[in-house]
Amino acid sequence: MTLYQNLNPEQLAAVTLPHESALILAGAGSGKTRVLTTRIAHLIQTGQASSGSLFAVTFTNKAAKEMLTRLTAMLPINTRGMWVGTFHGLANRLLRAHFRDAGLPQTFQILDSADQLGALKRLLKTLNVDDEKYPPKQLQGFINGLKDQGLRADKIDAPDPWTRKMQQLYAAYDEQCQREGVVDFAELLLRSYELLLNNAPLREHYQSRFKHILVDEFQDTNHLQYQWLKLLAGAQAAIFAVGDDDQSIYAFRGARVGNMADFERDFQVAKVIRLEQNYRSHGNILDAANALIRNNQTRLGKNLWTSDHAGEAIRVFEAASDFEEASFIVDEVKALQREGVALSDIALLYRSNAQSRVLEHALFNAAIPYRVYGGLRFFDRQEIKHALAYLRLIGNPDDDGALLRVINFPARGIGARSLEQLQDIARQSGISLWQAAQRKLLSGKAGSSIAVFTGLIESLRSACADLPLPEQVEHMLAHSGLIAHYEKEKEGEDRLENLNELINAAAGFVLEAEPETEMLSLSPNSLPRGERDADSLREIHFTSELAAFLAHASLEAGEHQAIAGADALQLMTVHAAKGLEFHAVFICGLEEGLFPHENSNREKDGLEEERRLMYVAITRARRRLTISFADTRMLHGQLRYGIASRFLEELPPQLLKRINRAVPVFAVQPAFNPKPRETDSGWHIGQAVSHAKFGHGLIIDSEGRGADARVQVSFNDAGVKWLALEYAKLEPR
DNA sequence: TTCCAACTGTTTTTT
DNA sequence: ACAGTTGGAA
Repeated sequence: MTLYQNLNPEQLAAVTLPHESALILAGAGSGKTRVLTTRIAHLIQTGQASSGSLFAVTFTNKAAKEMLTRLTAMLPINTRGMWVGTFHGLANRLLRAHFRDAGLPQTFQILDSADQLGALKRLLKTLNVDDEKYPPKQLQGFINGLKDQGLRADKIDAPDPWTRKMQQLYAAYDEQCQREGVVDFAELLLRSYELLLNNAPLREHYQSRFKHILVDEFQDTNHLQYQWLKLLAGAQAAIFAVGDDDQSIYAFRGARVGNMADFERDFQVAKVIRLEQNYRSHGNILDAANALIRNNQTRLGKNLWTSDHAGEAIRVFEAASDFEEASFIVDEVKALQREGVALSDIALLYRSNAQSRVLEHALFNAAIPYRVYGGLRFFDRQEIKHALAYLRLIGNPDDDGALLRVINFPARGIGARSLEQLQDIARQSGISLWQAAQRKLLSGKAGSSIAVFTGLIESLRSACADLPLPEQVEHMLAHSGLIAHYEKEKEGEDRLENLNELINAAAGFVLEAEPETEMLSLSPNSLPRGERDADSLREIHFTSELAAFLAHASLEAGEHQAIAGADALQLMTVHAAKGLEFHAVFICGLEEGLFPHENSNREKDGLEEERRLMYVAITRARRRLTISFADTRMLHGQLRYGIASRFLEELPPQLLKRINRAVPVFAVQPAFNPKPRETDSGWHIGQAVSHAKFGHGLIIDSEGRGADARVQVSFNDAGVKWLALEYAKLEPR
């Protein structure tokens, strides 16, 4: 049968396992996703499962999407209504369907990390807590760490006064969120876990429904996610878990590899299936990866092999500086291009984002197109955050975080003083800022600017009630003053474009079919349909569509950046590269302190995680792997001397080839390239000029065009200055 | 309210 | 080095 064609014996065994819980230890490049999707197809095709009894969970939206795409290619099934998604996405779905039972408002909103941090800062302020003694970031880590373990504030041991205070703040934060109708990422999971735990009819309903639970990247699950899965799996359910302990690189955010061993025990896994044949890399690359990872003590044990030949040696380059490292990589990339390798099939991997700058600079000067992954995401942009805050207020005016973001943006004369008054009222009466504003209006003491703001939100709210989603967004943008504000701002064009893109995103967003509407009647305290009049039904529809769109914005923040464009070199951190593969891979910055990172030895088993990270990096390469390190590097504005990473020494020397450049080191150009370059204004970089007041100098940079054009001039005596070409009388010399 | 200078904290990151 | 934030002055 075509479904099973080209599967190796282990893959076939995994795909056709009987109905029992199973653990598949799938090495890098061993066809993990293929096994997972073929297993689903197998279950459906043999009649063991209907699409409604399947529950498949991944970590990233990308992986979930990939699974659905492959599945529809294999089987003619309707994936709508199937429970396939990320942990957070599925938890969100559960909570939306049972918001009453979960104790949430229907329009509850999701806080991303930045929103959460903002909420915590606000909390500390209202409680008058010293944020130097209790840093918001630390509090955030404290709370999320505990939630990831399934622990509420009242369930923790606080042996010392400091921890007791943190515990108090945790409780206060949860109260604040509840009051405002918002949940953070960890709360999505914890809340849905508690929902199932405390609501027996609901739990039993889902337990009897989901007979087949499939989990991708199982090594990345945290304690709570595992508990969640255990709760969801009823007596007749089988969990099909796929993972690779050697690729566990998220311990720092709570991932617990120990879940794999617990799973074997808790679910009486009869035998673990190992997928060890690699279909991706040449032999030398695999041998290097295997040799490296053997240095880790805590492993389940696994050795990748390939029937492919050894291939090229792994290239190792020692650079005098980070600049030289970058220029070496540029040369190598050009050579690969000449060999006919597409730029999109070449990856430049680094340990930390800060390293990309030097590389980008060199690539830019060499005119090599490149794309950096993991930069600022679409939904993280300031203007988008502002727009979303208005939308959130339309859905739920009690959302203090959203209100604070836009109450004076664009500026409408509500300063710190009036805000403080509002916050006082809110604190004293335990109400939201929105309610405080209304109370103040009633008492007749509010400034007119506050009336303008509440009036604006009210009018947006009523205007949007009758509009389809994209027009709600459009209306909000036009009437909130956001568009007008960015039209005035001189560099606001990009922002306006992004705001327009938000309308497109809304137009492209289709409300997911609610397969669980019938479940609403299960909850005893849900409102019977008869009690809702037509108006409130319509209202509920518009708010829930909006709420779903906003949830989508929080949960899939990264998806919008993936615009497939022209052929470009791929730059990303090693973390971001997991799951991807390339013809050629460069791993740079292989220095002690950088990779492994110096902070890693502070954490327990930190070094082993760094080694797994290096293992992930190596196994991304299909054919050519180049590793480089630099003797000196600029770090935090200081020159640092480095030595080669211990990981280099853990690679078998016979697999390595030290290479030297054809170009002598002294020929390497420094960062500044003095070659003349035309600016938009007709002046060019490197041009000698003179100025009536500052004397002679050289143009070293330029920006803007037309009336805004400016050039940066390095004067012999007067130093470096930016000059507006419209005013400064520059003379060519 | 707005602007600029001083200060700070810089591992990885998805949701 | 550098970006983001905060505090004080205008």
